[in-house]
Amino acid sequence: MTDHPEVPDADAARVAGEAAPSERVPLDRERIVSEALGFLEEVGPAGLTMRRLGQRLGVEAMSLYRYVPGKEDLLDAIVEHLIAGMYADEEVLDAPRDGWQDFLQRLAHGVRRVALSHVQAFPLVASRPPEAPWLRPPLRSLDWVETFLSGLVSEGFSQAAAVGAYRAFTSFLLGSLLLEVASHGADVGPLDVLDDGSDEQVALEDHPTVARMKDDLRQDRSASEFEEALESLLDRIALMKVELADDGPDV
Amino acid sequence: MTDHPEVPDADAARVAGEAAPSERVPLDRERIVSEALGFLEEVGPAGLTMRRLGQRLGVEAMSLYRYVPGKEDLLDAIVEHLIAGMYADEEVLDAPRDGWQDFLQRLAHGVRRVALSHVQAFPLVASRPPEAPWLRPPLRSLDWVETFLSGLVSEGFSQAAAVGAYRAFTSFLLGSLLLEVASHGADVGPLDVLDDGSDEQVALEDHPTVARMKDDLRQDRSASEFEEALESLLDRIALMKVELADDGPDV
DNA sequence: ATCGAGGTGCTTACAACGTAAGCAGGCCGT
DNA sequence: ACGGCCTGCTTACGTTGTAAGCACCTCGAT
Repeated sequence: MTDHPEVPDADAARVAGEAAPSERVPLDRERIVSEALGFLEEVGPAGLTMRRLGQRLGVEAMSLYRYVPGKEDLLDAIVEHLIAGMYADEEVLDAPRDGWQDFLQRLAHGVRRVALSHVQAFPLVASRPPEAPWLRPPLRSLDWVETFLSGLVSEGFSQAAAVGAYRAFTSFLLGSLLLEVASHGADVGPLDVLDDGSDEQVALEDHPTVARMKDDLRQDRSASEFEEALESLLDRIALMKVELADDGPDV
Repeated sequence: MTDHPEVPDADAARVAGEAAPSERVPLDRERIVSEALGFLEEVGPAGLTMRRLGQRLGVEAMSLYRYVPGKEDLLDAIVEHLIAGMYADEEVLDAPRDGWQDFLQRLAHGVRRVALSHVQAFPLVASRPPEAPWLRPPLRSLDWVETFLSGLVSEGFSQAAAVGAYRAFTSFLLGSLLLEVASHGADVGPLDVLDDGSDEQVALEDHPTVARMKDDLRQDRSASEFEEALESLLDRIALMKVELADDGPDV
């Protein structure tokens, strides 16, 4: 076994003075999860193994099992951590302030920021089975669903309209962001070298239209595409609000 | 080693008469891929291993490697198989016949049928890295992109409008269908017993709105939801067609 | 000071996985 | 009859997730 060059020698540290407690942090669950998220982002899903994660934390793999029941649960915890991290985003509101459109805009962009800053981890949000079947990724935590629904209700949405909006909103976000994140090279496997744009010579002889439009297809229009689709979605939700009203017309 | 109860005994078959050649099919790539797809559908993604797939085909795991370079490639092949299977769907057209709206409607429903009949495999369509970064799931084969784009162009779409429609269409399909498929219990892991609706007692005390709307949330509105969102998408695409026209107004 | 107790991390071990390498036996044209 | 392919099998290696038990460190109670 090669000697670990940076294993914290507690004795030496103690001798050198008790001023080195920063290395001594005793490995709690929160630290494991957030380190796992960072690691996942570096090495991709296939590169995240319990052994390597342990190594990264200066610890043997089995030690992690003291705080995490298993790898599956770790992945779930990562997803939860990711979505919960959105609470720290101060652009995102807890409740509508300047109308529900603004509320949803901020929420959508908050999720998008999370997705774009965790390109490797975000697909997990979609692929992990949710806590309950009616909790839809990416807004798959009870807290956010509560925020979403009560926010809309407070803006005059009927129950049916709020639920409809939740459904439309989630499927829009999931589709858009998965595709955007995928185009940014998500899932590029373990430690693969990604040969950016090199052997991109797919056979286009039998696909004249694709060949002709390839430049257009290759363009990155993610931002405006997201914006326009979101705008149109909000229009559709506004319609749902009116059509599914249970007490009266729009405000 | 336990005796395999149904391993084809060629000798016995030969003795019994040469009428048993149906068991003797010599394992080509196509058979492997389509059997893998069926197997995946039965046991879920974690249950699909090379060894078990071999067993299922009455063959040792390593024999598969004569026809498939590795497991990753197998998964890619499954995805390709899945999407290619849509060519057999006679509801789906090769080119518009009754207008582009009808064309896209049929295409969308074709993809939806594929997704719903392969609940376990469909998420792979999203998670496998596509052949080129501008090929977007679920329409991620060159053939289908060509069909899509040339179809729209033949209906008077400008290049920009066709590409925009492709983007909007794919992200709509991906989001909707992933969520629908997930709610049908996709990804339920290896051979897990899925305790349908039993311990669905998530803690709702702190989430009054969710609690109040739970019945609504639980309802399966997939079909009409899909329909309405698709309708609204087609409206949006119609707008794109006009706004991004390069030669003149709509027909 | 001593001592048990509990918590933290390490060691060892095992079954299952993907897959590299080479082997055995049937098929063929010669 | 025979030498080469083609197919599938056997064996083997390294890696994974994780069960079981051990060693040590830290404490409050005696």
